[in-house]
Amino acid sequence: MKLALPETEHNRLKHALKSRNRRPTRQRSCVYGVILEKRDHPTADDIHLRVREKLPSISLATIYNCLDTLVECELVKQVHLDRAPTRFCPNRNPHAHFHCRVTGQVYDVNLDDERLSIIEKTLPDGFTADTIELSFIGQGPKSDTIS
Amino acid sequence: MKLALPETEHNRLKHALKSRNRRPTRQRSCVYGVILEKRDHPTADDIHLRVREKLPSISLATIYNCLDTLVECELVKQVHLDRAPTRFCPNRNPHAHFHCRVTGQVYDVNLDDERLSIIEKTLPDGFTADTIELSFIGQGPKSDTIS
DNA sequence: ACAGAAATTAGAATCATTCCATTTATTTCT
DNA sequence: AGAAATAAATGGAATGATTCTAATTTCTGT
Repeated sequence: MKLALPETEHNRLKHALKSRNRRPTRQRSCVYGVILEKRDHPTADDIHLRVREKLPSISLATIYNCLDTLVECELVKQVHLDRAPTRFCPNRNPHAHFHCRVTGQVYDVNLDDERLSIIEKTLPDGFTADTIELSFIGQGPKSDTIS
Repeated sequence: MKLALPETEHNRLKHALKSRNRRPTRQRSCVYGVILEKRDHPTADDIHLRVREKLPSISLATIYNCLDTLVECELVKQVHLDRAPTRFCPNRNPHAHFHCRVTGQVYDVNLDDERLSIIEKTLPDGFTADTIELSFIGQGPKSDTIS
């Protein structure tokens, strides 16, 4: 159980925060670390439990605050699936999500540039999107690896 | 302010309900009518207010029950945008949604078969989706008509 | 080290949605 | 048609994720 973030991610976080005049704190770093460590799309509550192992007194409100900041810094994305609690994802490439009805598991699905641009062209004139959310709901493979 | 549903929709509802052994009720018909009448992606609460004009004593719980039934019957779709209240949409063709940050308005965006199949092919082997949700967030046109 | 600003904290508040127990409406059976 | 059985509607309480608030602690620049 390491407390520190790997060098690259540590720098990424530091720079992202500085560029928005936000301060680096142990809590933010630790929340980011937990999200990077196990990429299973945890909820705020999951993250709270995991971060507590390192910072036992951290509050849930702080988890939410940190997550807001990380999202603002574009280091983390929110994933909204029906009415379930928001999940968080450190994958910064364009990607979609697949939600398995059977296991509840959420997978990242890579979106290549070509498909992305085809999807973007769906929009009629006059509409400009800065965010695209694509999710699939259905049945995943037995194994939980994604090719 | 009409109480009755147009003939076609009335039949659609009746058959959809019957095929799932659900009973036709005034409340269900009225909720469906309201959703068809003003296709502005209302929330359960919006729908409650509108239906009350016709059935003043209907409760919010019933609105939720009716909506569940209509969704189950595939007459209505739920639209989930970030953490905002669920919105409802009677468009039964494949389509995406555009959410304008400025006005808060939600638009339907038609999805042609070709694009749909390209999007479906994004999924790796072993994954089968029965539902696809695509939404765009950004800035809409000044006018609120969609070509 | 100090002042001022920003972040964290615990707990209360919010609000969409769901649950529950009761009443009412619809269907089925005779 | 009338009675029994079943499904739906109702109002209010409960839930649960998220946000807010006011007080305390931690950073950062000087």
